[in-house]
Amino acid sequence: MNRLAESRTVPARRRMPRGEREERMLDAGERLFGERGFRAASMDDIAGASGITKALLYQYFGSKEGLYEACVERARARLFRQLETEASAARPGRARIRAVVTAYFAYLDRERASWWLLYGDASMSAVNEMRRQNAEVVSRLVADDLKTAGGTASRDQIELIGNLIVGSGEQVARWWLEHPELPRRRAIDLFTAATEAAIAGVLRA
Amino acid sequence: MNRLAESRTVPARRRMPRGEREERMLDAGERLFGERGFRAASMDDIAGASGITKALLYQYFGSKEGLYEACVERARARLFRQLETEASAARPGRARIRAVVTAYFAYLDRERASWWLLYGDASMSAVNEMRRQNAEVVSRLVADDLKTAGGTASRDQIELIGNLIVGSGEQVARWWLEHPELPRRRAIDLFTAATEAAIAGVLRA
Amino acid sequence: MNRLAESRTVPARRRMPRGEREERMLDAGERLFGERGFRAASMDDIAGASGITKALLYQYFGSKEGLYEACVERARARLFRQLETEASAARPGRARIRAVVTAYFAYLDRERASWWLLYGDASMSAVNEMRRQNAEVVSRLVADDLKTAGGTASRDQIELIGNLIVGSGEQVARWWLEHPELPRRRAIDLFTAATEAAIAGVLRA
Amino acid sequence: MNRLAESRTVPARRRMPRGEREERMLDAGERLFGERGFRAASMDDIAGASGITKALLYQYFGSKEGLYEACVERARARLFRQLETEASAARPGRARIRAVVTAYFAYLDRERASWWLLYGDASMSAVNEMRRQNAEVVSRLVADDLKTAGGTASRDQIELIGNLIVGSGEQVARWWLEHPELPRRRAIDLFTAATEAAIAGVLRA
DNA sequence: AATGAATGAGGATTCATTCAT
DNA sequence: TATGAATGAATCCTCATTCAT
Repeated sequence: MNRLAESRTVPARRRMPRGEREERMLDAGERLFGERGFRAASMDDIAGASGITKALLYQYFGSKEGLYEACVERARARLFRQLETEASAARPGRARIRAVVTAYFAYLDRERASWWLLYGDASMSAVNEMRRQNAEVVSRLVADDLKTAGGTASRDQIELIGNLIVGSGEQVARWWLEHPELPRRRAIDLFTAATEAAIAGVLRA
Repeated sequence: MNRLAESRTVPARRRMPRGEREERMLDAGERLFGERGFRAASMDDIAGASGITKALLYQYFGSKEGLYEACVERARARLFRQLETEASAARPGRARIRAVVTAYFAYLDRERASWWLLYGDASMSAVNEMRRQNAEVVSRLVADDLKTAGGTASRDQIELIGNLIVGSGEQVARWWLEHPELPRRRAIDLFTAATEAAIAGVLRA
Repeated sequence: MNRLAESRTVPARRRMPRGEREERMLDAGERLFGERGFRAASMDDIAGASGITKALLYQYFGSKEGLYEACVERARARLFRQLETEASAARPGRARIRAVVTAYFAYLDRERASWWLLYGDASMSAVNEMRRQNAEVVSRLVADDLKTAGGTASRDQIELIGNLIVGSGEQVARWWLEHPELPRRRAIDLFTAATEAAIAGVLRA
Repeated sequence: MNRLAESRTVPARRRMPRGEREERMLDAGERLFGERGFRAASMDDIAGASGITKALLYQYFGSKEGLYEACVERARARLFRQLETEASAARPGRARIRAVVTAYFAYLDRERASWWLLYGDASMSAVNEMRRQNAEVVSRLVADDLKTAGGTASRDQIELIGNLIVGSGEQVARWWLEHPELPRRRAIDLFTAATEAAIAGVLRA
């Protein structure tokens, strides 16, 4: 209604192609959910911020949770698209790990808000679901790499590695985002070393 | 609607030593927060479940968040008391890591509900605060161990290790709790190997 | 959520003679209003079920109430057309009463849904209006019959009889529809006897 | 008798014995539901009219429907208490029928608003439920009377009579309330005659 | 210390209805 | 004529929190 007239970039009334409107709503959702968390961000605010009415938000996303999930999914996809691009561009093994880690930290630096959207509200089942998906993607990357290198591993080993990397990445990110004094370069080096070693350690076990 | 649903362990009215009352409230809080998450558990429900009135809940804990934090803190302390006991009983190095990991998985097995309390509602700052504390404790353990072994490491290395272990432990727990087919023994072996290797990897970097 | 749930009898797009379109809308309205009642049936649902757009519904009927009234009127006319046909085919007096009652119960049996449409939402003024109309029609029938028989009666007597029959018919229908174990034949006998006696009773008073 | 907004007899804040508060809420509910119907009367309005907050309304009655049902039930009980009092005071047979009918019309005259509450919103299942209850009560009265007189009747006959009387009473009331020119006395005579005859008619069938 | 009555504020969701095309 | 995007305005309900007793 009132608070945070905010960006509302354009009066933008009436007739906007569906796709574009949707992007606007997701932008607003991502911003507000990221800034305030799920429960503190009201549909009213999000509607206001995207310059439309609440009713339209419901017409598009069905419910607050629906909108939240759509926001999370879009942000997650954005991140992983980048990670996978880097992964496939790099040579297997150490170089690839480093490339992915580098891309991850770059993302953290660039899109703090989105990252908080992703990991801010763990109470939402959407977030745990996302963690699982992320772990799967990472597991697949690791498995591919291993295959290329001619090695083998059990399903358990691969899955544990995927989850381990996702979990450590989450918490290390949380820590690093609050310790900007540590140069990104150094953080990448350390995390890469840890990840590489952990993978090797698990494969040996 | 929910008029005193729940189990209300005991009729329990009037004149109960302060400590015991408090425990009751925390028990109920831990159970309901763990089962439903912060926002879905209402003070009404918790009051009902502990057999006392809401007003008293407020007298003891000041606010819903206060109660939540007290619940988290008690559960966290319980976990870390165990971890530290195991840590100090074991010999430094590999054996100690294994001992702590073992204790952690035992806790997971034993107190699933409490674990969800701890990690269910990441939106609460209390949870991130707890993650930080956990990382500190783990960092300290690692540092002690390193000192005993005569090694050295930068503050960054140590802190990153702490956070990495805490984060991977969280997500691996999430994964393992949903894959009961993996024997605990095996999970411990893998996670220990990963942790040990990761530490070594970081220290080399 | 409910994206065009319902059966949507036909895809039916564009260019359909006005009359037919209108029938479709009324069919959908009658079904949904009958099933869910006025307030629970949304224009969205009705539009979806008739395979056309809400906007068109408004173009034809002006408002939700307008649509509702049109539905009620069509169903009411259908019922009374039948009753009047039977009435005029039968000989005056007892035989005619029996004929009308028989037709009424047959209708109940055949079109339960429509009956609920008619009497489901008494809060709508349309329903009370319909009750009044029905009472008038019945009063007229009674008056005609009386004239044929050479009797006389005051306006009050006639009107009271009309309303009495309509009211008892409504509630007896409600009761009978939930007691299918009572043979229709028997219900007709009893209701005919009651009606006949009541008329006579009033005329004597 | 009642209307003219805001009786709100007392600012009445804080601490009122439960029973009394409840009566006030029911008074307001009865008035507003009666005047505007179920859907048009908002909980906000009812709360305002009874000088309390919506939340308290919910604490007492659980939902809008809950409140409505409580209102209907109280009004219904009031009416039938009177009818039964009259019934048991009168001698069986014709005199008793007349006594009950007289009491009914007196009630109509006295409490128009309540009567509309009772029969205004037939879409509410509470109203059909009430109709059924009323029919049961009337059936019982008729059965008692018959027993006293030494007669017999089938269950179907008795139930049909009960429903018939209730239904005709409802619609005749609707009609009479809009035709104040008909003296109550005369209305009572006619309706009594009709009822008496209808009962006899059914019993003969 | 303990209670139960009472509140204020806000939030999600739904709907009838209307334009721009 | 027919559509689908868009709206504004209610409405129900929940909840944390506080007083009077």
